[in-house]
Amino acid sequence: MGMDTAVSSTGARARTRRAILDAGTAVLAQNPTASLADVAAAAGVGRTTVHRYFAERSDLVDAIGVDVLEKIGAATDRARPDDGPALTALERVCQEYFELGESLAIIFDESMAATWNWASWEEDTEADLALARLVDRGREEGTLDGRLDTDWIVQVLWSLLYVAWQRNRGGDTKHNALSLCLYTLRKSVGVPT
Amino acid sequence: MGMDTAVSSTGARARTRRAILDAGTAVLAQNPTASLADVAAAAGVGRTTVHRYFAERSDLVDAIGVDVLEKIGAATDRARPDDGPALTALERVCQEYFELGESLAIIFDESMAATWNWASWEEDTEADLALARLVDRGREEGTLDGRLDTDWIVQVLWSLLYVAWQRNRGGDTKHNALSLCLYTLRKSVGVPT
DNA sequence: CGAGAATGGAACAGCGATGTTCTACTGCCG
DNA sequence: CGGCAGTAGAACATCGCTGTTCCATTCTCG
Repeated sequence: MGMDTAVSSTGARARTRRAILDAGTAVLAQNPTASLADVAAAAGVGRTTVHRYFAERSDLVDAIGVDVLEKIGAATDRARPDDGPALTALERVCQEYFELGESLAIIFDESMAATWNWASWEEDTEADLALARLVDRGREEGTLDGRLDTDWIVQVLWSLLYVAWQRNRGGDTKHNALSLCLYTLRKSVGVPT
Repeated sequence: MGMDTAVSSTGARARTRRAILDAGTAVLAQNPTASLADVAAAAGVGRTTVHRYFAERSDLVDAIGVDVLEKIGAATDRARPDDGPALTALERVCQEYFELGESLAIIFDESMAATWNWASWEEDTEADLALARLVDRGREEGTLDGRLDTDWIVQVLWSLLYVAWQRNRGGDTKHNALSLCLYTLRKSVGVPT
């Protein structure tokens, strides 16, 4: 007993956990009030199995939150926010975030954030800090518009990502949506010519 | 019997209806899953009174949707989308929409839109058409960026409004938030210099 | 094959929201 | 005053989701 703190013996537990986590992300991204039965069905497991991995609904929601945060962290690292011109680095960040797909929609959902009690949310993530650092650098470098404050630029980045993702959902090409997103991002937060 | 199709005799009914509608907009904008008891409390009426005006929850939600759509229509008219340079007109639209306040948040909520069955949503509103017309005109005039298609520009407008409204909620001045919004809007959808 | 892990499904109790009904209370107008 | 519109509140039945327990089945690995 008590062996289930980390990875389990067979690895089957790990796979099931991932399936529930991914299904939960996808389902709750589209409808934050979806029932656990819906999540279970999407994950291809029984409803009791979900409760076996996440005792309460909030446990699942929290786990999804942690999972998404990890994905964002990894994506931020991949984008190497401290390399090269700030605007270029910001575009790399944008591209990496765009690839997160459904996980994006979770972040924008306020009714989800409302049920997030957990500590890791209030305080800034390492990724948040890295992003803020990047934008600050760009404003000092002169490659980002100094008339826009850091928070605003970050929020515009996220909102453009959201719109682009919506467009992708709407049937447009990922490439097309991302192109529009990057182009608009450059124009909006870049230095006015 | 059957006299309640339009405005009631005393006008007290109309006032109560408005109170519920406004409270519903405010409450559901912040938490789409709020109970009708919450709405009733916010409106300062009894829970049964809410049911007297809107038999089912969906009836209230639909009514709020219609109400918001009317507000958007009126705001669009006030902005005179067909007058003057397109970019300037678009800024006027942005200002008018910004004034809608909490009603804005309702529109962006997907879990709310998910429960919207009603016909008026799928088909474009007169305001939608006017806005599309305005953007089209701007792209032909050359005052809006022709590399961005009409839908994208409209969605960017809405998303900037959303970000600005969030900022306003976060304690910033309305004037400040709106300024950033308009400035960014000009840069993103205006012609590249 | 055989033991233990992992799962699915049925069944159940509890809870909160919904929607309905009925009874009083208040205010307004003739 | 007396009647009527509008309302609050209590009480109730119902429903869907939640979380739990139990048992049968399947899977997997030694």
